[in-house]
Amino acid sequence: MAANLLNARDMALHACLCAASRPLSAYDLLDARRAAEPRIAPTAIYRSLTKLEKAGLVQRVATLNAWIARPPKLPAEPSVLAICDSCGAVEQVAEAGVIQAVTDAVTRSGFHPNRPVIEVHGHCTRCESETDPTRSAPR
Amino acid sequence: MAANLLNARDMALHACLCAASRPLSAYDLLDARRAAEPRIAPTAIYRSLTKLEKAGLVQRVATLNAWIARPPKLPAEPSVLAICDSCGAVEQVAEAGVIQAVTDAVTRSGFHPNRPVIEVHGHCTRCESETDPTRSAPR
DNA sequence: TCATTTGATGTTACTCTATAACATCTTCGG
DNA sequence: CCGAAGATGTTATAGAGTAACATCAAATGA
Repeated sequence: MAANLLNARDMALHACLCAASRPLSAYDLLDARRAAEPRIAPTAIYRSLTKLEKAGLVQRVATLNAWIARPPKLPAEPSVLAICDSCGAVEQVAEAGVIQAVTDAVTRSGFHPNRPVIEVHGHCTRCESETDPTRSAPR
Repeated sequence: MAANLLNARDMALHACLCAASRPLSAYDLLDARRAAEPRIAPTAIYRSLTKLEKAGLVQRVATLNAWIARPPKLPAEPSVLAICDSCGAVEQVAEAGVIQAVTDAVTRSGFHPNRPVIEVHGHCTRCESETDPTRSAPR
């Protein structure tokens, strides 16, 4: 049945995200792919991203409406994202203990957790040392 | 200078959010206010929400693109949100220790945290016991 | 072989979220 | 009164995501 295997386009989008130093929006990816596929539409991008997400190769950044590639080292599990509001870089922090602490906390109040989203905005080491107050923090 | 005091419209939006059992989008609020202010525009809603957010009276739910009122008891600090993907209800869990654990984790990797966003999707006690698998989890 | 089914992909159009840009009004200090 | 500065109104548009339906391609079975 051909199954849900990744095709050339999926891999191309993943490569774009891997090459980027910052999260890319679905429309950034759309623009990037137009060179090779002039008629590609948003729907196709989102379908690829959904596939890649299920495969654990990409992760959505909820607070940026954007997408990042996941380091192949990390397991296909949620990770804590540290998002620099100056340079836009996102670091994926593998802190299983912290994620466990979060799900434990909501479980304690009777909730049944399923999908934790943990994103911390701030400044990365380099930007913090530069202390550039001209940029403002996005949503 | 009139300052950044809350006006009648701000309070009306806050009241809408307090009365709602689920997060409301900016456009839900727009529709709700149109009865009283037929010509109100999205810009005005977002300006009010920004003011209310600064005042600690409302909080944005990043994974839902929606807004909730903050319980007056909680300090004007970030809270952990437990979001039920069945009924849509959002519980604000006051777990300062967990938030501290998250910021500590990213600090350990050299990051300078500023604004943590912690949202856990899953099912509330009631919906979990009903176990309704017909609904699917939104983004 | 050919029809049928089924899932993937293409295509169009749209909804929803959010903000830019500029006009107008208001308030206050002089 | 006059002008500056902030708040608010208004218009238009950008950006994110999806619904609905057409089309295609591979597998299956008569």
